[in-house]
Amino acid sequence: MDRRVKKSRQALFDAFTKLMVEYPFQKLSIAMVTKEADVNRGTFYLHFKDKFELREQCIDMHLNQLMTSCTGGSKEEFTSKKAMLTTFDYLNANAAFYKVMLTGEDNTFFRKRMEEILKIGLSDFIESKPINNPIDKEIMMQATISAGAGLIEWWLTKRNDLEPIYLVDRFWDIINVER
Amino acid sequence: MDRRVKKSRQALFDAFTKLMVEYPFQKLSIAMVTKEADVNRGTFYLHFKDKFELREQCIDMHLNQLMTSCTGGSKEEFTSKKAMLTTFDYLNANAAFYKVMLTGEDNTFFRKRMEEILKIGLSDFIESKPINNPIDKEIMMQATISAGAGLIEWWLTKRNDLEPIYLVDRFWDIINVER
DNA sequence: GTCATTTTGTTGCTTAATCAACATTTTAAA
DNA sequence: TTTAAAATGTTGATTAAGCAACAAAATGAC
Repeated sequence: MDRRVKKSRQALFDAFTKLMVEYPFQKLSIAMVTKEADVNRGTFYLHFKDKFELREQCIDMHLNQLMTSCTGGSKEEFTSKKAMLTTFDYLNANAAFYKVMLTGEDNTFFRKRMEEILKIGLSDFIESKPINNPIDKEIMMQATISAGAGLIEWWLTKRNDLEPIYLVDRFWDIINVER
Repeated sequence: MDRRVKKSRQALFDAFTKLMVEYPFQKLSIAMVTKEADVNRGTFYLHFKDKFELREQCIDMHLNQLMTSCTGGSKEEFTSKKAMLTTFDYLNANAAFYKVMLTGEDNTFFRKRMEEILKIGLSDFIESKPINNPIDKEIMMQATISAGAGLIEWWLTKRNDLEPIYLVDRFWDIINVER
């Protein structure tokens, strides 16, 4: 992909991300976004049909970043506290946007995709657990994912004063209880 | 000026500024700068003849910013601690680059231009002093400028651990002694 | 509801940036 | 010293972005 395309798209995503934290979606105009992004309004239409498509692709971009933070591009996943902290640090750095997405209208899709990504991060970890019964393992998987997702949402929306490392330590203890 | 030109130039200035802190000038290649700036190498030559011209114009850009921080674009100058703090905050934020420029080879031009800019910031302040004798006023002007420039250089090169506000308080006391 | 303003979507033309390639120069290694 | 590698400076073709303008649609004010 030509670097100009990458730059223009990234600038628009960054601008959208910033403005979504400050304004409700319906109050956002394309002119506002392009001005913030410092690109021509015509350029917007070279890449997106309308602001709904921008939103969709911006969410995809963020969730891909979340995915990358979970897998580190090297299939590392959540096999260590350090790996998990990468994800929590990423979420912390983008807390405002994720908070808006999790609390705004139509948050179901976003929440659901987040859980799917967390599942990818956690699946090998749970698989490595010494649980012989497949159904028990499935239950453990679902419980862990839901616990993680719920904890992240609570943290981002209610207690974002807590440091990522603190949260990772607590969550790690919870999922590593021997049973 | 077309925004593309502005963006490309700014990207190159920013890259040069960053790399100058990490490498000596003679070790800097144009390829390194353009890679850091994420612009095509050919683009570099649309704007600059060679890396010497980049350096010259980058220095100009920084000194213009220093000028702006001194005058705030509203002729405010150093008539209050707050105005002076703007400049010191700017210098603090760009300490690494200014340190390189003040300590490297050929630093005379840079130091001289810095003094000229500080003079602009300070001239009205000194003019407002109740000193009737023009020669005394001229001496006060030169002494104050030299004191300020020397203090800034010492701070940036030797004691950049000191907070800008601390330094401004001390300098303000020095230049406001009643005599 | 009407009217004014703002925003959107589009068009045509121009400009700046990108890319690959190449010859030349400079630098580094043997 | 010679050779290889890296960097520079340039070229031509292509692509993406910029800009101004305009018609249509949407929004806000009265």
